[in-house]
Amino acid sequence: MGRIIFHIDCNSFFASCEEAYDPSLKGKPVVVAGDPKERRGIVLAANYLAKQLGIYTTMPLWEAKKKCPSLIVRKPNFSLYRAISQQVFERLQRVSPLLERASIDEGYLDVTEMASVHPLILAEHIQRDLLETVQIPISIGIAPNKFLAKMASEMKKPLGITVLRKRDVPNVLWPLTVETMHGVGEKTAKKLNAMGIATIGDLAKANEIALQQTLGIYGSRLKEWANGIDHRPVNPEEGEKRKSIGNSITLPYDVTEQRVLLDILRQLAESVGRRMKQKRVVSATVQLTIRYHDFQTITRSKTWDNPFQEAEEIFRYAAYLLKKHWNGEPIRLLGITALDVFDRKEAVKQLDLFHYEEEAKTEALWKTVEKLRKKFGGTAIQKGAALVEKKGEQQN
DNA sequence: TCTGGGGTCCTAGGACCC
DNA sequence: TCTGGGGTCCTAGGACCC
Repeated sequence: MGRIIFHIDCNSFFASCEEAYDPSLKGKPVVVAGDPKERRGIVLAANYLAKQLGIYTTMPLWEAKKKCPSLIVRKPNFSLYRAISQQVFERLQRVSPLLERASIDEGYLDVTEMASVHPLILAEHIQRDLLETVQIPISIGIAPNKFLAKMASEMKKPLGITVLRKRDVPNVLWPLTVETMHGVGEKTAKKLNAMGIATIGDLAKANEIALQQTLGIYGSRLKEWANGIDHRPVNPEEGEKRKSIGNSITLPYDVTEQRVLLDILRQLAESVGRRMKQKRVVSATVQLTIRYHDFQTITRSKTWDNPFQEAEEIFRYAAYLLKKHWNGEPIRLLGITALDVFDRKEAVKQLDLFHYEEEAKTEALWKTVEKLRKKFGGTAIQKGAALVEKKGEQQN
């Protein structure tokens, strides 16, 4: 039996949050953007009135203001967005626990088992509920899999509900250009165009070997999606587990003084450490990101033997990477990321296991020595005993 | 007056081990 | 005296998404 998947997309989420928090903004063009003086002046989110004036995400703020001098600009307030996001997902969870969080403002809901309610009625109910209780407008895509649900939710905004069946794919999806397809960005679109693939329909019928040669395994996946096929399950745990935790900052000016850079690193390390503690995770790998004045960006990482969580350790490791890899040129952005984070409890278990294994090795070594003695006696035993003792010292 | 900050997934080469 | 093939880990970078 086919599945019924909802993709839920909060419309212009950051801007909607600002409107929910300050209703006097309603009916006016609003954007959320960083401070141009600090070189963070790009549009992070625009409400629909601003979008109608041609303003879009990532547009430099000065350009947006040129298009609309009366534009209302709010600085980003991430703790507000996180709090509202939390409320949104709590309400969705009441509908069904088969909810996977895909980002701060979108998620997938598997409602296959809720056969007693018509999907459209259910979608309308969810949409109304979120608008009334948290003042957040959403669009919903309804489809037999994640990819199609995602494409569907994009089709009507704001406050849209769109059903996309498998049999609609040739009529609805195939005429669209590959640029509009989820998973195809600028680079991939260029490569596809160069192969003579302009629309999603072209992609659906394209030669798979040729696709694989240009895009690797991703080529096959895109072709499947273009044909409306996607077997990925809605997995609630997938959305909850963090794989990395990082912080980065574009500096107000390009920096060359090592002392200043180390100050920044310390602050970043404190923030990363704080968030790791909140999530009760540890990590053994630190990654340093350096963006130079000319926008060239490098990442350098190193894995240490023992998992860490303390800001002081994170700072030390990041500083080590900076001193080792910085070429001395002016730096525009610095970032620290803890990679491959895992549960603190697991770390304890792993340590135990480590000792256990070491003991087992020592044990095995003794047994070998015993055998050797039975076989040869004398010197072999002394050598073996020395080995075991050395091992013991290493452990202590 | 160019170009944020948070992520995920995939690839590819080299080291190392069996 | 010659030297396979597979698996895993580490590191760096690219592409994509919101």
